[in-house]
Amino acid sequence: MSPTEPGAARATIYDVARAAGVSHQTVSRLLHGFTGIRPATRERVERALIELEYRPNLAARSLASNGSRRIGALVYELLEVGPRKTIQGASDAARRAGYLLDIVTLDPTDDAAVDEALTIMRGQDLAGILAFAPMDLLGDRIRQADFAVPLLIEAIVDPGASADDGPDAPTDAGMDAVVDHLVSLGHRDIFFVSGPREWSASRYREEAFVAALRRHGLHPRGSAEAEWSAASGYRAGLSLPLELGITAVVAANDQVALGLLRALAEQGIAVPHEISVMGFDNIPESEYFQPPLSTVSVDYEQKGRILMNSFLALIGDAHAAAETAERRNPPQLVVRSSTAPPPVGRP
Amino acid sequence: MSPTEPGAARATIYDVARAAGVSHQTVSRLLHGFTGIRPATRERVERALIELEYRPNLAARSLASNGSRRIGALVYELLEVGPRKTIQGASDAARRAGYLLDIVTLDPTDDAAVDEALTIMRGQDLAGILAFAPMDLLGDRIRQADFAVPLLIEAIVDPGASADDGPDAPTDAGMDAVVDHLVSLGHRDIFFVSGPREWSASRYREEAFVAALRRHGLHPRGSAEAEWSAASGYRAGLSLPLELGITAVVAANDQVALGLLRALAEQGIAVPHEISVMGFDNIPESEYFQPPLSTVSVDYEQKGRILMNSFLALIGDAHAAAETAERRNPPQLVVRSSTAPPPVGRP
DNA sequence: GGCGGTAATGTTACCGGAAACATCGCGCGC
DNA sequence: GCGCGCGATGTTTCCGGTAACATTACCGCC
Repeated sequence: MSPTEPGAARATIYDVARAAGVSHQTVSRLLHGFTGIRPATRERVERALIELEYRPNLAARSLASNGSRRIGALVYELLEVGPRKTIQGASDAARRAGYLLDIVTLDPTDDAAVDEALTIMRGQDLAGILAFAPMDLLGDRIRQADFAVPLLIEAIVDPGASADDGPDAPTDAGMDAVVDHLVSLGHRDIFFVSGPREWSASRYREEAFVAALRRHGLHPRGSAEAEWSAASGYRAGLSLPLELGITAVVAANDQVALGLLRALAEQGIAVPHEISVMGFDNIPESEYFQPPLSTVSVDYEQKGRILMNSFLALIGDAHAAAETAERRNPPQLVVRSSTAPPPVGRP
Repeated sequence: MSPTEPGAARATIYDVARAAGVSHQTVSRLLHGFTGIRPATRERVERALIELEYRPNLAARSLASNGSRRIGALVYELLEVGPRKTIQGASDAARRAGYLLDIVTLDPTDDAAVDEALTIMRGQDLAGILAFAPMDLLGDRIRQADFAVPLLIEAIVDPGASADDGPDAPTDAGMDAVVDHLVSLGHRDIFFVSGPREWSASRYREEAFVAALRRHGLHPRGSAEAEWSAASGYRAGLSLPLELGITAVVAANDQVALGLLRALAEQGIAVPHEISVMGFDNIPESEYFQPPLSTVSVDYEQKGRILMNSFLALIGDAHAAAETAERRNPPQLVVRSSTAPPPVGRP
C-alpha cells in the first residue's frame, strides 16, 4: 500500500494481468465476481491488483459495456431545504450502489437553460435521469426531450405516506401530524398557505392538508399561494382574511412561516395567543424564530435514499432494489411556541 | 430537427461520416474547429451532423483523448448559503465551458466517508478536482490522497477582495462594509462571533474584521467561535461578555446572527437600542428576522464563476481563461433594523 | 488408451472517439 | 514537363475496458 508515485500512470487491467502472469480477461472476470477461477490464480491477481493500486477507468468501462454508472440529477436552482436533503440522501444511496450522481442545477423557468442542461446530459451517457424539480412545466419539457435512458421524475414519494393511500386520498403523515396537533389544541378554523401550485409536491401537500382536516370533520378556512420563501409568506400574511375568524395558519414550509410571523407581528397580532402558526420541514433556524416555530421534521434524506433505490430498481439494478426495504421514519411533530389553544370567547 | 426515433441508437461520428461521404476523421476534425476543410465538405458534414442529431459520446472522447470534461467537486455536506451559491455559480461556469460538475458531498468529520468519496472520484477520470470545503483537515486529507489530476481547494477567492491585498493584510470588502457601517454609527466596542476556526474562510473573515477595525484605529472587543449555525450563535449570545461594554456584535453569517438575536431577546437586551447586531451573507430570510437583520450581500454565484474560471485556466482551458475578466460585484451593505447608534451615556 | 465434456484461461473483436501517420491531388517553380 | 510541397482527406492505431469466441488441460469413462 505504498503511495502511488506522483507521476505514475494509473494501472490498467493489462498491467495487472502482466504482473500476475494471466490474461487481462482473467482480471476482468475476477473484477466482476466470476467464481470459476482457481484459488491460486485468484490470489495472484488479487495481489497484483493491490500492488498496482488498480482503479477501473469508468470511461472505458461505460464505453465498452454501453452502460454507465452515472445518474443524472436535474435539480431546481434554488435548493430548498427539503429537496436539498433529498438529493443528499439520493446521492448517498447512489454512491453505495456504485453510482455517481451528476447534479445539474437549473432554473426551471429559463427555457434556454433547461434545454442547455438537457443537451449536456444527453452527451454524458448516463444510466438514467432523475428529475428533482417536480414542476409540471419542467416535467413536460423533460419528457419531451425524449432521452434514450430511463427517466424518473420525483413524484409523491413521501416517507410518511401511509401504505394504503389511493390517488384520490392523498395522505401525508407529516401533514396529519400538523392538523392533529392544531385540532387537539382546539382549532377549527385553519388557513393554509401553500407553495407554488405548479409544483406537484406543493399541490399534494395542500390536498393532504384538506384530507387531514376532513378526517376531523372539518373544512379549510381558505388558502393562499406562496412561493416557498419568507418574502411570499410575508405577503400572504399581510392579506390574511382575519375577518373569517381563523385561529391558525399552516404554512407550506418554515420559510413561509417566518414571513407569516413577521407579517402578523407588524399587524400587532400576537402569536400564538391570537393566532397559531405552524411550519413544515423543521429547518435548523426555525427553533430561533420569534416565537420559536412549531413544525414537523421530515426525514428528507431517507426520502432521497428511497427514491434512489426505487430508481435503481427501475433501471434494473437488483442489488440496489434489495435495499429498498428501509424502514420509513415517520415525520416528527416538533411543538414549540408558535402554537397554543385558540383564544377563548371565539367560536 | 425532427425528434429522434425513440429506439434509435445515437449517431456516432462514423454514421455522420458515412452520411456525408467523408471519413470519420474529417468529422472529428470539424468538431474540433480545424479550419483546413473545404467549404463544400464542411457543409456536407455539418448537414449530416444536424440531420443525425449527433451528440458526442463523452466516454469515448475521454477514453481516447485521455482528458475528460468532468470536474469533480467535493463539497461539505451541510451546504451553507454561501458555498451553495458558490457551487451554483461554479457549475454554471463549468457548463458554459462544456464541463460538467460531479458533485460529491461528504461529511468532512467522517474519515471513512471522505476516503470513500475520494476513492470514487479516483475512478471517475476527471479533468480535475475542486474542493469546496476549505477546512484545514479536509484539505490536508485531499492533498494526501494524491490525485493524478489538478486539484484546487477553494481558498480566499473573495469577490470583493481588493486588488492590492497582501497575505499579511487580509481584506474583505464585505467585512469592511460591516465595520464601516458600525463605526459610522458610533460604535467602538465591537464583538465578533466567528465561524469554526478550522475553516480557513472563517479565519480569514475574522482577520479581515480585525484589519478593518484597525484601519479605524480600533481593536476588537473580543470574539467567540460559533459553527455557522443559529444554534451555536444562540449559545454564543448567551455568554456574551456584556460587562466589557460592547455595543455591537458582528456575526460570521446570518444564521449565527439569528441565534444571537434570540439569545439577546431572551436576556431582555433590546436590539438595536442596547446592542447592534450585524449578519453576513444576506440570506433571503434575514429580512424577516426579528428585528430585520442588517447584513451584507455577497455575490457568491459570481465568486463561484470566478473560481471555476481560474480552475479551468489552471487545467489549461484557454477559452475559459478569457472569461475570467468578469467584473467583480462588490458586496452590498444592507441596512435594516438590527443596527443603530450605540446607547448614549456609554463611553 | 483414446475420446467427449467441462472448467479455467487465453485471443480477438469491438465500443466511439482522437492522434499519428499515410496518401492523394493540385499548383507552382525550374 | 516533371518533381516538390503542401493542403485536404483517408487509414491505422490506440485508449481501457467488456463480450464473444477459441483454446487448453484435465477428468472420467468405455
